[in-house]
Amino acid sequence: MELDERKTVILKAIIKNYLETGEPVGSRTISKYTDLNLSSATIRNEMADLEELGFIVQPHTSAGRIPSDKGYRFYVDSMMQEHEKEVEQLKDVLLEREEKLDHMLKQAAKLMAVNTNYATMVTAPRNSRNTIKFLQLSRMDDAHILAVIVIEGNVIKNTVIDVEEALNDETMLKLNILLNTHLNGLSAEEINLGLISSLKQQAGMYGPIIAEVIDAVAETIKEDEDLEIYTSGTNNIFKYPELSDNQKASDLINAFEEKQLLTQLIDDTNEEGSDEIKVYIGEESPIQTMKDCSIVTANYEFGDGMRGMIGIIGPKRMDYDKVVGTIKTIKSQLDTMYRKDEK
Amino acid sequence: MELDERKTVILKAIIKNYLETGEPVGSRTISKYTDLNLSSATIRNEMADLEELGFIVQPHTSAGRIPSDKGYRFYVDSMMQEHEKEVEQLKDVLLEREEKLDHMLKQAAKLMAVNTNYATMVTAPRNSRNTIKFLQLSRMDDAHILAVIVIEGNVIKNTVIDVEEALNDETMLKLNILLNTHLNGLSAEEINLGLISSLKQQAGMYGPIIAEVIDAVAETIKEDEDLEIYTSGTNNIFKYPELSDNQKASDLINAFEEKQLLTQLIDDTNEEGSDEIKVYIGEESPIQTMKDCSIVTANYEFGDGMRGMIGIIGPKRMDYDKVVGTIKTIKSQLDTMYRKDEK
DNA sequence: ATTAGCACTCGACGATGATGAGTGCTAACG
DNA sequence: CGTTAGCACTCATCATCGTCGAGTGCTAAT
Repeated sequence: MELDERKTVILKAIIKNYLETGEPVGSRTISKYTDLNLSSATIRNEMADLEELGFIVQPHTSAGRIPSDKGYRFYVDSMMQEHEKEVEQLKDVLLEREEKLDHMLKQAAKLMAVNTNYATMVTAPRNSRNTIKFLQLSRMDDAHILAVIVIEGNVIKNTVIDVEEALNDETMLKLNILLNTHLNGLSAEEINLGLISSLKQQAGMYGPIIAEVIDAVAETIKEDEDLEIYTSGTNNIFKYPELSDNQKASDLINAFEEKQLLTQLIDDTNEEGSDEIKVYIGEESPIQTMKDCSIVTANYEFGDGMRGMIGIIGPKRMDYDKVVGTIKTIKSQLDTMYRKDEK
Repeated sequence: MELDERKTVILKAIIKNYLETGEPVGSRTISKYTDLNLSSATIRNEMADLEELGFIVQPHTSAGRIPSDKGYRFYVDSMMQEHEKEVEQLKDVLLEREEKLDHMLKQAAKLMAVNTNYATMVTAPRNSRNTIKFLQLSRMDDAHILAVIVIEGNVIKNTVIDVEEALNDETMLKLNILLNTHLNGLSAEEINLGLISSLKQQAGMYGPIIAEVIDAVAETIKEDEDLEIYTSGTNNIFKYPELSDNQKASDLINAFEEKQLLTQLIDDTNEEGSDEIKVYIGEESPIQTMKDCSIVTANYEFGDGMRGMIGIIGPKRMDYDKVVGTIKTIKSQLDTMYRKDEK
């Protein structure tokens, strides 16, 4: 059996209607809803076919039909090519505030949540090029030294180092030169044991300080391992009855709190490295607890090789059209942010 | 009518039983539950008295009784003096990891959540003494200067400042000296417009840089306004049926996500500045959406005049005993943390 | 190929009644 | 006089049952 023109129209009508109501949709509804001028009986025949083809299912005999995962997939695929919708009003909101990165990302998450009424997430960009850009020790007071480490992409890290006795200016200068000449421009892999012990040796009695600095460097570089994830609109899931029974809601809320669980999503999104928007429907989701949801994700590129992810999570009957539009807008905002920031 | 000895025993028995089961408790249960050897009929008479006194209420005729807010309050008050319970096993867990502050606080929140099965929150310490301890400008590359600001309590802030053209070492040194001699040890209030314009004047053509630094200083000092709040165990609320109907759950989850809402709690806790543990029962809560909950909070002091708050939020029938114990332990851990950190 | 018609299915809903936990009151008891 | 047994009464809960209606599949007519 083929999926001919008419079946396609009917299938889309079924899905669209279901997205709006959340109720199984019957043949009579479609008969009136479309301008095909077909009686409910004809629709019923077609629906039987569509069910056989696996695009729709009946929750129970003598209920209407609801889309299967395959049905949603079909809908999304055909929608994605159809139009390049725009959600203009979002454009400027993000740019208004020239705040620090984390504020901005938090804002982005909230913006998406408000706009779509689904749960959203934004990860901080993680830097793929982890080279040291700048290193500096300063004397804070007699007992403490402040170490500032800047790595590519302007991720900055501070560490306070305790010292036994005050260091004079000359020593500080010496240490600074030592560190910068040897470590500048290096990546995590390039800082090996040989280099470290060589540095310590050259620092003489100040070896322990060097060691602490290098520890801090290591920590800074690996910081993206427990990377920041901002979420928003978590409680939107209560708006969709199919997700808000206690067990499911609890699992979902938990997934959003234990942000580690969301990292699976990130890996999956990053993996293919593509610039496309991804849609996971139901069982396609890499996160087991979200098999009743659909997830839409995209990567953004923050310049300097730093990439992050944005995502929206909602019920399977989400408004794919709007969600994809929103994601696209936010993505392009974040993509261009870096350049604009540099002015 | 008086609250005599026997009534007290019965009241406590009712509350204790209700805390365990979550069900209204009847006279027969109490008759067997206590070792008073009274028949259910007698208990009924006493219960009628207790209801008249306002300690317990009937959800509907011919259901058992449940504690009123006043009843909980009585129970908590009498319990608080009774014993100084200890939760030893928590002691060391926190100290194991010598991580950065935010990790530690996150950990503390999680620890409390796991230990009590309620929702928990921990705020980062906010510094009451906001004086500048250390200031430094460094040249990162030709187009960027890195400003590092340290304020009392070792809160550190970095800002990258764009410059039109490279500054030479001598200029950098001059600016550093200028900033440090004039700003060191000052608080936000003391940095007034006169001082700022005087500084700008002295900096000559580098006035704009000074301006940016001062902006960053301001931002650092006021940073405690949108202060970090760590939460954990949010989804524990699903474990308590009385909180997990959709409307209430949604409101609560929302309160935990929009962390601003929790700040009311902080203000309230800080206000009296006392070192006590506070218990808010039902309507006593400063947060309207939590009027079906109880909240237990305490302040901790992180040295250098920095104080933060920890809190546990659960159903009114929470295990006050355990919660207060847990809070006490975590509080004392955090209180002593600073000193131990200094070694 | 389409449609009208019809018998059939099945969940949702409301009414109904039984069950049982729990109460308040009264009268008897030690 | 405090305590208790007993009893009538209340009320939430739960299962049962019939009704209703949306929706289906099939068949026969167009």
